[in-house]
Amino acid sequence: MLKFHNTLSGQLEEFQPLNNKDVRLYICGPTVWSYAHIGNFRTFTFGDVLRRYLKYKGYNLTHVMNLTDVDDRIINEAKKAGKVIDEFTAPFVEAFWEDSDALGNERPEIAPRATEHIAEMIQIIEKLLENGHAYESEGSIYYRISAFADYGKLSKINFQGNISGASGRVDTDKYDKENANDFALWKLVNENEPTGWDASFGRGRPGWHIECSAMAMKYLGETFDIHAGGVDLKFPHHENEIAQSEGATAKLFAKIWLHSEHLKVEGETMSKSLGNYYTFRDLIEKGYTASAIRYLLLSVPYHKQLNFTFETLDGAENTIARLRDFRNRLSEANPKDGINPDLQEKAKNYLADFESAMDDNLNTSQALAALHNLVREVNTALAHEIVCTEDRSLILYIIDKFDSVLNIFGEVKEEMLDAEIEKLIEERQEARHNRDFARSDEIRDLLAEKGIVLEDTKNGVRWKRK
RNA sequence: GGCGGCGUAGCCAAGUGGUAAGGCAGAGCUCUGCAAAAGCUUUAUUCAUCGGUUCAAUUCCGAUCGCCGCCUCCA
Repeated sequence: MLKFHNTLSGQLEEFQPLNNKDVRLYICGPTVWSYAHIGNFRTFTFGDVLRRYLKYKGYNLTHVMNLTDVDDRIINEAKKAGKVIDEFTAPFVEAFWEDSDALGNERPEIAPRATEHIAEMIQIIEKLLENGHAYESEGSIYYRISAFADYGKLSKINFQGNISGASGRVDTDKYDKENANDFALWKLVNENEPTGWDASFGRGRPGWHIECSAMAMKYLGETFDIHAGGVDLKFPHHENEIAQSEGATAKLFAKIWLHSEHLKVEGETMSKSLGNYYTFRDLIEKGYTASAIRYLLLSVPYHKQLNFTFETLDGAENTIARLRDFRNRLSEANPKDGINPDLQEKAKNYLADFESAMDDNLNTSQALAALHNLVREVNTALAHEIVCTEDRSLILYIIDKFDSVLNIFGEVKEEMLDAEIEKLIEERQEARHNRDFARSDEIRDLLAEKGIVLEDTKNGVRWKRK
């Protein structure tokens, strides 16, 4: 039974979709002003595992992830670069999908862009103006939080107690707002500024939060099942989305809110000034593989902070290699016909362990432990030659089940060796047969230089690429 | 100032009121011509510190120390 920790209720809740087997999911996507970093990808990879596990559980999924392609930063950076915003964001949009694909994240069903949904945003703002949840001030439109009694229900922030203490960082009088906590729905833009849209309430550009309300409700309806994102979005972004959406519709916006915790690097906050800020591309350039990065991102449950260290990433590379090697060896094994009921039962139990771990608010740490336990069990069985054909089929099937969610094994590739290398391997077998170990080792070293690693087993020689 | 989280072996970490998952690294052994791979064994009498509750606490409560996050840029 699948359970989620719902930020809205603060409780672990049994998951029950609004419409029997259909699940509608919204995840806040990237702001495409730069290359996404590994912290961003922790959240998106969590989102991917969430979507994959929902499918695993048999739900029909509609997953929406927006791309924020207009905000102050994008406008400023585009201006500096002498480009219109679409030109400026295009390469980052492309890079985002490249990186996301490389990390093994499935693409959402719908990936709407903010700039293509301005009309929907304007409609919501009009509604909010009509029903008194919004007001105009100096040409901009603000949300009136005093008109929304539930404001703060997600983040549970007590606005009485804390604003004064944090006042140094809270900009209260930059705009003429009724209340310091009121936020912009629509920002006035002068005629001479390139990035702006006309609305019944004046030319401007959208505030940050309205895009998610508009796109989520357009594609998922006024009320939908799950809304997820990084913890830092809980306040103000998600709180404001709720205020806008529920203020406009008077209906529950999202039933369940999930927040992924931040990633730290070597125990510290990732920041450019500390020099520990890494994009996905940075790590690939350093020679790390996408699967190891994904493994590391999944090694800690999403709702706990993850300490990203290079020592652990090196370890993840070894782990991934061992897992893949395991699957290959199992596939290549030459088992006896038949069935080993004991092994079958154990394998099924590990699958059950995996599922109950994932059911428990997506505990990927425990899910991975179930996978490793299965691998150890089967390795032992393989060594004792008690794996039969039917067991192998079952185990490979279970591995596929695990991997339909984790996606760390990668494609099964039928690799070919070129004739020259085949010949060398044959020659080495010949030399070994003749106990010419000097020649045999020489060939092994030669192949190692070419990136081919040999393993002599009872059933002959196997090779793999390093 | 308000609020939340965390501190478990060399490293990354799960977890629970009844006596510590898993991964990586290390060590020994088995297998091997030697390797590699794999397997087996081994690595926390102990879960930041100090008190309290309890038959029993790493798990609950309190205090202390340290770290991280949010309080309108932020995955």
